Amino acid sequence: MKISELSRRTGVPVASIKYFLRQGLLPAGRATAATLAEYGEEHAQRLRLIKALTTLGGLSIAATRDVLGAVDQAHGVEGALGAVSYALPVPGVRPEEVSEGDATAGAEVTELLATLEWQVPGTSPHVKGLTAALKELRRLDAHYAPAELAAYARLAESVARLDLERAVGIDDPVSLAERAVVVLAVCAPVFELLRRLAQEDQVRRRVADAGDAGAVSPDQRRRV
Amino acid sequence: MKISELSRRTGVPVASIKYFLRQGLLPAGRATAATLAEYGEEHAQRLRLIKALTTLGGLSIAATRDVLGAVDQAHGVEGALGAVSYALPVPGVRPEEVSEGDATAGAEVTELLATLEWQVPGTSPHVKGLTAALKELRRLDAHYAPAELAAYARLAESVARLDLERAVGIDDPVSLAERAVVVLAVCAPVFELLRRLAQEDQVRRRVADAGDAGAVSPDQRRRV
DNA sequence: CTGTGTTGGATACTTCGAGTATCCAGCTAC
DNA sequence: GTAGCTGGATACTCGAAGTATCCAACACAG
Repeated sequence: MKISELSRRTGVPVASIKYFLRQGLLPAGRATAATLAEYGEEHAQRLRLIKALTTLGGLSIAATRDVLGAVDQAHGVEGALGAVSYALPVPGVRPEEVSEGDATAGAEVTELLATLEWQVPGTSPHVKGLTAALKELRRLDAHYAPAELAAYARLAESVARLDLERAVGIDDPVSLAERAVVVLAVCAPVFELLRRLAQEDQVRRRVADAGDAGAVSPDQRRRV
Repeated sequence: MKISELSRRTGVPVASIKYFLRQGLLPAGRATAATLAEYGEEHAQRLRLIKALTTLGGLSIAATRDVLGAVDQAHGVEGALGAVSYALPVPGVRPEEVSEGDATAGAEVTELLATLEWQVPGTSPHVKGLTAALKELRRLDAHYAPAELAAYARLAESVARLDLERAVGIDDPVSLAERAVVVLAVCAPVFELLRRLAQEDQVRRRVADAGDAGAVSPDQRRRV
C-alpha cells in the first residue's frame, strides 16, 4: 500500500509517518520507483506499536527507538524480555544520575538481592535504578526498612510470575518481543491503577470501620 | 532566610525558585520590605518535595501544582490519600481520552470491581483510566482474561495494604499528605523496578532449567 | 550618610522534544 | 499528457521548562 493508505488505515497523519521514518522508528517501504514505495501490513503493525509505546507507555521518541531496536534484535524469551526490559525506561527513574558514592543504598540493594536469592547481574540498569530510588527515599526521610522492602519484593515476584505466564506459548520472535513490550510498558500502568483503586477501597473500609473519626487506629489496621 | 540562602541550601538556582513562585508551586515569603522577603524551613521542605515530584515522580509543573494543592487542602488519612491519589497522574494513562462508547472495557471494569468487592466510586479517575488502558490492550490484541486481571488485582490489594501500613501513625496532616505523595509517586517506580528484577531472575532460572534451548516448555513453567 | 550590592518583580530569551507544513522534482495512472 | 501523488529535504510551530536580563527599591557596612 502507499503511504496515504497506511495513514488512512492507522489514523496517523502522513507527516507523522514521514517523521517516524526520519527518526528511524519505522523501516522504509520497498521502493518501487524513485518517488514511490510500497508498505506492508508489518508497517501498520509497527505503527500501532509505536503509538502504544508513545501514548500508553509515555515513551519519548528516543526511548521508543531504543525499544524497537531491542525488539528487532531479540530472539527467544530471555532475549526479548531482557532487551526490552533494559531498553524500556522506568518512569521517574534516571539511572545515569546514580553517583558512585552511594554506599548505604548500594549495600541495601545488594543485601536485598541476596536475601531474596534473586539471580540478577549487578550490572543491570534496574539495580542502579533501585539504588538511586532508595537513595532518594532516604533523602526524603521515607526509606523502607529492609523487611518492608522484602515484603514488596515478594509481591513483585508474584506479579512477575503472572507476567511471564503471558509470554509462554508465543513462538514468533517478533510477536514475543512485542508482547514483552506490551507487558512491560502497558501493563505497568494497569497494575498501578489497580493499586490505586485498592488503596481507595481500603481507605474507604477503614473510614467506615472507624466511624466519623476518620482516623486509623492500630486495632483496625488488620481488619480489611 | 533570604532567597539566596534558600537557593544555596536546596541547590535550586534562584531563577528557578522565582519560576516556582511564579507558577504557584511555592508560597511567597513573608515580605519584610518592598524588595525583601523572609523564607522559612517550610519553604526549603517544599522545594525538596517539588524536586522529588518533578524528578523522581516525573511530574510536569502543572501536575505538581495540582498535587501540592491537594496536599495543602488535605486533612486526615482518607483526605490526603484521596486527594493526592486523584491529583497524581498515572504515567502513561490519559483518562480524558476515554470515549463514552467503550461498552466492553467499561463492563469489564465494573464486573472486576464487583468480583473483588472493592468499594470505589464509579466516578474515580482511576476507573476511567483502567477502562482506557484495558481498551488499549484489547486493541493491541493483548487483553487480560478476567481471571488474570483478578489475579493481578489481588496482588495489587496486598501491595496497597503495605502502602497503607506506612501511612498509619503519622499525625501531622501535612506530613501525612507528603508521605502519601512519596508513597504514590516515588514508591511506584521502586515496585516497578522490583518487578523488572524479579522478571530478570525468573527468566534466568527458566533458561538455566531449560538448558541451552532457551525456550520455556509448559512443564517448566511452574518450577520457579 | 552614602554607595555597593542584593532583592522582588516583570519580561524576554533559550533549549528541547515532537510533531506540521511547505516545497520540489519525479513519476503513475487515468 | 497531465493532474495529482510520492519521497525526501527543509523550515516552521508549539508548548514546557527553565534562564537571563533589567530595573527600581531597599539594606546595611563603613
